[in-house]
Amino acid sequence: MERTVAHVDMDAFYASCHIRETPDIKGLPVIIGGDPEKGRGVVTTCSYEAREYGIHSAMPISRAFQLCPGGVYLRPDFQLYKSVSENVMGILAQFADVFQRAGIDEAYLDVTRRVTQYQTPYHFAQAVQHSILTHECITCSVGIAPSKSVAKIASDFRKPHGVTVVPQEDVLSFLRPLPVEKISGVGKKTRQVLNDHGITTIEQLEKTDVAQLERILGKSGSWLWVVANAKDERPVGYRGSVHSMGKEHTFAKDTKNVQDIFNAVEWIAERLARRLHQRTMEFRTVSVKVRLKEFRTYNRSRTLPYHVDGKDVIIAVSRELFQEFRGEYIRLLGIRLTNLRATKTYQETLLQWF
DNA sequence: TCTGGGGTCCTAGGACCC
DNA sequence: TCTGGGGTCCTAGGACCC
Repeated sequence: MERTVAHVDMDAFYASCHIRETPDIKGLPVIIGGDPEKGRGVVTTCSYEAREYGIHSAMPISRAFQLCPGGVYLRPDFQLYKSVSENVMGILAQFADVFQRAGIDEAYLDVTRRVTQYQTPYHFAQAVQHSILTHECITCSVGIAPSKSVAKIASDFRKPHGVTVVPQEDVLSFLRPLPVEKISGVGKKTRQVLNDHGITTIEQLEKTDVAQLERILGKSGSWLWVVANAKDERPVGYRGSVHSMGKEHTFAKDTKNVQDIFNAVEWIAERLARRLHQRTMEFRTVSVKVRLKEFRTYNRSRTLPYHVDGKDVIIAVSRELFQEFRGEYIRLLGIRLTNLRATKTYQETLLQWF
């Protein structure tokens, strides 16, 4: 059964949210991230004007500042992004037969039936863009294709504010010339491994033996073959519940001060316990993350015999796990809770009895 | 250049059980 | 003394995405 899937991706979402709130910075290079004066941060997002200076996400903020000292540097405001995102998702959901949020600023829409109400898929995409722009003052790019993976590549094809429609009969010719890293899931390392085997384009991926790809990249190798051969049939749908929650903190200056470290542990544990409580969840595993002076990173974890919640357990277990790193200069410290499950309420427990 | 913070998923080895 | 095969759980690390 042939499907029509749309992938909708907001353009420079965080930057667009700020520009919408403060219209006089429109047209300027806007950079969201850490404080450039204090260093130790990276660029989270930047406007397209900032990209012309060579600035991009994940670049150290200090480097961005060198490239564009006159830019507008702003701290992230997640409350703002969350509220704009909720509005945007609400609008998008109305355009879909089946809707799947895929992050704060993107979504997949199965529009197989819905799209037939429009003259062409292109008109449908324009209607989506128009609705988001008029209601939320944010531009987005849309990709339309027979599968999620191709729709995602397509939405990125003409950014910003672009529409790319890839009909079934054009999928292979659309994919073939593209470099492998256009596939979501292929980052620096995977690209290098593929390149080392002489594979640089999706066409080469398509024509390589699956077993060969599986040998060099494991499960993800065979997945890449599936994408390259246009055989991705994953349905658009809801994702499962949360599997982990964590919080980490990078110190302004590396520290080995026990008090500083314990304060940070307590602060993080408090916030995690609160989030856990808000979602009425409990955990069984505590993992601690430590990054030392030279960026060497370690994880230590402990699984408890049963599910628990509350900040005191988080603190007690974390402190023990951190013991190993006593006396080291610590750059970053984090705690993550996994093995989560919804807390059984008293009511439910009672019901089980009857 | 000097590297944030929120996540997901996969791999591999070891312990343990049958 | 030399010793299988399968399954599950836990731990640590790493790649990747937004």
